[in-house]
Amino acid sequence: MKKLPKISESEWLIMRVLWTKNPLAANEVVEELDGQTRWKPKTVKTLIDRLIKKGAVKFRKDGRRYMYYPAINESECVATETHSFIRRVYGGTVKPMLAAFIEDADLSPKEISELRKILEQKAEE
Amino acid sequence: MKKLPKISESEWLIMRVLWTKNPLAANEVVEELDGQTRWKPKTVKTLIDRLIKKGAVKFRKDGRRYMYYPAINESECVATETHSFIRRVYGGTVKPMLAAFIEDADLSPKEISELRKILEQKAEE
DNA sequence: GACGTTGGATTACAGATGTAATAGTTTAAA
DNA sequence: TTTAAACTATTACATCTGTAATCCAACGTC
Repeated sequence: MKKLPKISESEWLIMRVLWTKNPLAANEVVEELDGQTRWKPKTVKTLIDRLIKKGAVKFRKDGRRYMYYPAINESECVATETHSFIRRVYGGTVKPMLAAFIEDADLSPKEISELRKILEQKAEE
Repeated sequence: MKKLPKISESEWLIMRVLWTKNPLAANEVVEELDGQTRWKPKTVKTLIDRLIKKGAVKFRKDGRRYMYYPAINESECVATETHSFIRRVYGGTVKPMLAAFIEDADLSPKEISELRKILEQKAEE
């Protein structure tokens, strides 16, 4: 399993766009972000460039423009980030946090039963 | 409700020490961190100083040395950081997040059954 | 009283981040 | 064909972060 680059807060927005839909040209990424941020197109381009340098995004040419797509796996990134977050903020003691979230989150019945299934699975291990 | 300063990854370690036990002298913070990091005492001091500048930590004099203690509330910080994390990494969709947390957390059988109970409760509402 | 020790204050310094602007190059339009 | 539009490449620049080191003053020690 290869090492994942560290994605900054702003860069996460770009990655989530590209994970959802790709490949995209730079200006399409800008459009997808419309409403979410007030970044100028140049800012978005800078962020994409940095992600390329980090190896998180790749591109191929389509005529005069570049089409960008993710080079790293979403679930792996999410898992890594989640792990680091838990350690940092909760110091590893997760249960009280989970309890609070379950209480707090606005879960649909379907989601609840899915989560129960996950816990049952865990219980059997 | 006042605005919380942004706490960096390294600074979180300091805050968690001070939330657990305070007030502490700088060298006591260093001792508490023993094993968790390989920071030199000067590094710890720098981090404490920055937290003071950010308004996250205060101190009072005790003879020649300073005793440090948190100036911001732990639960508020944790809640803020958690929300920002969820937005950033999961884009606000809570269920996959909870699933990942459950996967990631090293839950004891007892904790698992407690969480299941909470979910059952939820399911009945 | 000189001297090392302990603790705070100041300074260091490179790399990451947020947030672009400017310069240069194709391309499409007039 | 000159020109404007659309892209990419390069450069900017203040902060924040990680990780300390050096300088200075008070204290306790010989």
